[in-house]
Amino acid sequence: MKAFSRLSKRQQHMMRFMHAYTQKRGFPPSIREIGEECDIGSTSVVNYNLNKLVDAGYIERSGKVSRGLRIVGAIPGVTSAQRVIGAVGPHRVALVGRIAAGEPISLPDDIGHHIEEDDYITVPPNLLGSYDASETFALTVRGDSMIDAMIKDGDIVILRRQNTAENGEMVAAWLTEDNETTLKHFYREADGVRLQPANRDYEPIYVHPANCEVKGKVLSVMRSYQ
Amino acid sequence: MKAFSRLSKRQQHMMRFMHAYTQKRGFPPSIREIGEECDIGSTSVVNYNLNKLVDAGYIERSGKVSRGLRIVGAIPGVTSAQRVIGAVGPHRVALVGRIAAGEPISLPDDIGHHIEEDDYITVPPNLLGSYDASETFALTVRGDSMIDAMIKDGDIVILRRQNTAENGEMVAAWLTEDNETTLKHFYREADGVRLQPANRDYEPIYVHPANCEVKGKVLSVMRSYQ
DNA sequence: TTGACGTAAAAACAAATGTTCGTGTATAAT
DNA sequence: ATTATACACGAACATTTGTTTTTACGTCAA
Repeated sequence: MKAFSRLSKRQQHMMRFMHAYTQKRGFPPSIREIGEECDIGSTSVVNYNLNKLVDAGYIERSGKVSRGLRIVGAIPGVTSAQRVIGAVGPHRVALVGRIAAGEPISLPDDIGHHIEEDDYITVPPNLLGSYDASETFALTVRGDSMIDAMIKDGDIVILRRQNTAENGEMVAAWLTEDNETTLKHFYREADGVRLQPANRDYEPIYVHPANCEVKGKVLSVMRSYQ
Repeated sequence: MKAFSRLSKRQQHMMRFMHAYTQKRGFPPSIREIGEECDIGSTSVVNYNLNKLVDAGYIERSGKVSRGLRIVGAIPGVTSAQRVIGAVGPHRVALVGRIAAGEPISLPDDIGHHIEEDDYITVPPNLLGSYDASETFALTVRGDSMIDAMIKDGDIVILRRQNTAENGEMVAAWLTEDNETTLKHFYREADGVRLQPANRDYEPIYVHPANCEVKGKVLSVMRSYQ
């Protein structure tokens, strides 16, 4: 992919116009519309530069069909480029609640039902891994009980719903006996379950399997300093 | 908005096809393409039903232009209910390079320039605060000097481009003399600038203001455990 | 029946639109 | 100077494509 700034001024103009037009009208502009906007007198010049943009990897064209182009490259300073229609939008994940010491999270009931629109948070795909947004949920961390896991008050953790975990995975675990939910690395051992803090300065917690209920696997964390 | 089930079978077919086509190709189908797919022999019939769909509030048409239609109504069982066009897409932020939080390594000083397509990352709006995506950039953290600031190796930090900073803010600072960039807490002191790592294992760096160029302020952090 | 109405079909038309070809103009490399 | 390359222009051409017109077939009600 050629850098956007390496494109000619005219080609940059075309890119911005094509994006804005598609955004506004719902379908791409025609060659002549592009030429009119970008002060290009000849359709062949527009066609020439469109092919240049194809070579540069910024658009794709469908030959011989009107308005047969789609934007696949990013335009700096402009929202999402690739395929405006049907674009992979921001994934919405259910923000089911807050996780805090002494307040176990009740996941199965809440998810997919009594969720309000505001209870969704936008999550970039790279934070969801290979999972679909529908099988994940988000929690807002309250308190510093998770500070040993590099997660602090106010952080949002993205998890995948699951009741089991592989050794070494970071999970949200509900300690039924202590009535407390925590984020730890999960290890199933001969004598029970070991919950290992990420920070080696902290000691692991050993619990009986019956006292440890896995709620989900941690996929990612988001934190805003504002 | 007329109920989707109240539309004729043919109109429902048209709606599904128009959506799928637009999704796949990046632009709407022509009247004849719709007719071919929906087994309609005459373009006038397609045109007739398209106008019906306009009346029903499911699509909008732009007269006299090829492929001049856009879907505005929801199709049951299919994605994208809300007005696809004009939807707020994921914000794309330039991922300009890697930054050493421990031993600073050189960072290509091409922030805002020479950005490649692959060097963009999708960032949810809430991590950008009140700033626009165009005035921010992202860095991948290398090293553990910020581990006490809850930032660890591999994290992606989102920064706002700015040349000054308030005391205590976390900034990306360019040490001009060493041609290196580092991620530290910023403190302006009587005898110069102190760049304070959060990790107690690391010593603060004292530099002359002329040798310290602030590149940006840290807005947020993303971390994926996968 | 008769008429109104919604739907469907085919053909013809006019405009929009992508493509191609020949030519011109810089700039840089050889 | 010559060649190569990138970029630009205008005109003609061939389809694509939206629109319109005319005709026809149902259903339903008066």
